[in-house]
Amino acid sequence: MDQRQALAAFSALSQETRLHIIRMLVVSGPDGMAAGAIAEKAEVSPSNVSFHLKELERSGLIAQQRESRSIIYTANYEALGGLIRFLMEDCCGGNPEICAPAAAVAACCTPATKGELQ
Amino acid sequence: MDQRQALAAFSALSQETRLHIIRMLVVSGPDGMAAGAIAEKAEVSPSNVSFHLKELERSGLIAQQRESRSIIYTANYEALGGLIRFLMEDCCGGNPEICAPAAAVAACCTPATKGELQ
DNA sequence: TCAATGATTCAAGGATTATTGAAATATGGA
DNA sequence: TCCATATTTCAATAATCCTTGAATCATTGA
Repeated sequence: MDQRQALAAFSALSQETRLHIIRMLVVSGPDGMAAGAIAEKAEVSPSNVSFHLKELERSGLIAQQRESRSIIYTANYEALGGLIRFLMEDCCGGNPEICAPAAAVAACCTPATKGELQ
Repeated sequence: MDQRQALAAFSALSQETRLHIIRMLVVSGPDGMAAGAIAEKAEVSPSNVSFHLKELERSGLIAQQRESRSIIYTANYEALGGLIRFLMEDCCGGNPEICAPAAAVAACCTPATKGELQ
């Protein structure tokens, strides 16, 4: 993730509806959600959700794929991880005072997955 | 860090000049930098840097303090750490696939500081 | 007090982004 | 083919953000 992508990602996440959508897609995992389902759950109009989904896709944080009549959106885990990494490394220079709280979170979610990641 | 603050922080970081400023302030540490020095190094006009500094301060990512004629700006390490934490926990639900790359960064910057943090 | 320095504020303009509803596109089934 | 469903695109408007230069404010030293 370079600065250009990071700027786009920050921009994408700086809007309430879009942050909400990202959250829903992370929770829904690899199955993702159809545009209509996202619109319904986020309580926004179809055309408005379409606008924000396009914005999120442009930033690389989500991906789409057609499934019959629906278009399924999924979170791009790699991009989200890359953004966190950018924030810690490139932006904050790996500064321990900044990264320590993040390390605490990482410590409490990664041990349980030992072996689950290749 | 709640969602409101996170949205403000993402918005603050989504602008090239401001991201540049944050980087400089993280590097400059607790000494911070005067507004004029920031403007010079970032190559923007005084009034423009003032606009972006106000925006960054509003988001809580930096703080200011007057020092004689100068106004010194410093990065708010706690807020930056809080934002990374928000991204990992609240936004991404501590999802291991997303947090793993961040954990790798954390692992390579925190051991060296053992004991340096209270 | 006066001038110089460092910085902010303000107003105007331009640029980008968000919202809305209507129209268009794509897919699948009768 | 025709219709219904799922979604996007488009145009218009509203809202927000960025930039610029002139004016203002705060501090210091002569």
